[in-house]
Amino acid sequence: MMRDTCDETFELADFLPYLLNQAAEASGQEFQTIYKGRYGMLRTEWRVLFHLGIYGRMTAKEIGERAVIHKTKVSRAVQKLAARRFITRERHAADRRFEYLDLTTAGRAAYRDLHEVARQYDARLTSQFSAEETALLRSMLKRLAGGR
Amino acid sequence: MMRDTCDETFELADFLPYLLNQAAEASGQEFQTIYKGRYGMLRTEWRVLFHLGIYGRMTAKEIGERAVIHKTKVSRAVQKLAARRFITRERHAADRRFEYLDLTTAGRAAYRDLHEVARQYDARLTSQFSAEETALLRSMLKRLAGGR
DNA sequence: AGCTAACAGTTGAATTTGTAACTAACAAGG
DNA sequence: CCTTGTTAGTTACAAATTCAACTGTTAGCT
Repeated sequence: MMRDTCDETFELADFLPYLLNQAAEASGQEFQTIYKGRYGMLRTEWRVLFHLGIYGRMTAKEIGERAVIHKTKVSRAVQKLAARRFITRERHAADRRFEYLDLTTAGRAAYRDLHEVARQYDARLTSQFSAEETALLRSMLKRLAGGR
Repeated sequence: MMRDTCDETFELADFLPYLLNQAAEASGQEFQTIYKGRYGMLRTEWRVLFHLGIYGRMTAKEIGERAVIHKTKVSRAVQKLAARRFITRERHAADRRFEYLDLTTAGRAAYRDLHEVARQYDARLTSQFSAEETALLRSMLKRLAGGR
């Protein structure tokens, strides 16, 4: 029968999923109040906006796959963004199941605004670390996120 | 007028709050299916269970402060855990506003089980990194989480 | 063509969460 | 004692999320 001979120090505050969650919530808080207050957006809406802003025209399915968001969440975010005239929806002529999404001028303006906010916010968050530490952090997080 | 002279490389996939969120969700997924499937628990419920298991008897308010969980979420988690006979609730005699929570035998058993699962899961997650990398990751996450 | 399966996206009902107002208990000043 | 204010915890209602079933469309097989 094995006993806790090792790792007796394991605590909740060291459990990686818990820590990641706390860090994610704390770091997202301030940015959330900005996109929520300025454009009345929810998190998923912001993500869809950024995907279209950065990667350009694509379908809802592609966004869902890239960002790992369930299709119903994407669908509802798209509806709200379209209602606010931030994105256009265009059926693919050859295969009418697909619907291509793209930013309108207003959507692009909102994207640029929030993109700049995000850039500055990210810079501020990482300013407490060295460049090497930050780079390592990002690479580790990417591995944790993409590791399926 | 400033242009994007610097940091043209800023992408969504590098935005720290986004990355943290993706890593948190991905890393929490597997553990979630375990506590959900095995005990029908929600995230807040296992957190409350762990807090009591690790730190011992305390009030709902203390748990909320330590874990940064809103009191209504704690309240509902406590109700469910009490309904499943995982915790006891005892009014403080001197000040009846306070209610002290503690694990029952069944609650302690569930805690020990999930604690062991978490320990192994954490070990598996971090096994892809060196000990130094892992230590640095944890310390950075703590700073991001606690940095208000 | 006609049938079946797969796919993109939507919708509705049940859960879960967030916000605000609430109850019950105590403290402190008059 | 009796306000007034504060605190621990709960509840009600609205908003958001999840899950499953749904529509409309295409592909592939016969």
